Amino acid sequence: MKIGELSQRTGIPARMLRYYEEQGLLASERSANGYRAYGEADVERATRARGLVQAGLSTRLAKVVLDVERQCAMEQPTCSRELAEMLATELTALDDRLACLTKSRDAVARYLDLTRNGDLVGAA
Amino acid sequence: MKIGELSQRTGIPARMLRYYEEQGLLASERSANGYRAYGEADVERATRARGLVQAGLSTRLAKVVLDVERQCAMEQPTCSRELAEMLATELTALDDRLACLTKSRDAVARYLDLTRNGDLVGAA
DNA sequence: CTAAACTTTGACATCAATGTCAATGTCAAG
DNA sequence: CTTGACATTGACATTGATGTCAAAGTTTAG
Repeated sequence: MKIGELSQRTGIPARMLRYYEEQGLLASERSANGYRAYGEADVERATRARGLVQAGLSTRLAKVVLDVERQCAMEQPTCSRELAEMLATELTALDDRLACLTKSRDAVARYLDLTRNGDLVGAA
Repeated sequence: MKIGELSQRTGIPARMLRYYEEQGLLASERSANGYRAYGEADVERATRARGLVQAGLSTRLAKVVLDVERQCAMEQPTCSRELAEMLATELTALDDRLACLTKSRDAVARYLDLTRNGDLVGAA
């Protein structure tokens, strides 16, 4: 599919898809005319890239994480001591983020629950 | 305590503490000399503000969330339909973030596990 | 009292993510 | 073939979070 379709299907502006590609978060084939060509899997991949960035990771770090995910699913991971240390550090940062977000999430959920907007049902 | 101490204890630059205050995420008393005066509870509050911002929330949204948390712990929540709808929307956004981060977190953890850096133990 | 360390405000700089626009090329429909 | 929708690249603008610096007052150690 071309970039416009991927954009629509993911809700990510085409501008950002190009940017993520520039930053190495997302790859694309090129058709003969020079247009970017994406596959189905890229919908997921783009969405995850977006998600990580929106979760506060820099594109630089998001790239590392996505690469780790890919490699982890594929082969026996190999990595330098430095990378491992960096990942260990980031892992605790991720855990902090998760703890923080979870707490807020629960608070918001409880709030909405207490505030009893039973009439608000369809609002997701 | 004064801003310097709060800064040291939270690891948040004083600059940011002032900024968070300006954005309404953090309050402070003022001593007679005009210096900001914080209490013990502000260590936690500042840390949470920081956490939310680092988790990708805008200061604007972080403020709302922190206020919700505070109110939720205190009183019977009251809120406008609009706020409730906004919160419901943000709740699903938070859930998305959590899902995304969790997935990455697990992948990184698995990677580190597989990569077997047993010698890396103290690295948190 | 003086010097060093801290605080305040305010201005200005930076960086990353994102928006917007322009000039140009491609493609599909009429 | 022409028009309109879409793509490409590249430049420029904006915004939010953050760093940095300066001028001035405060506090504390000596």
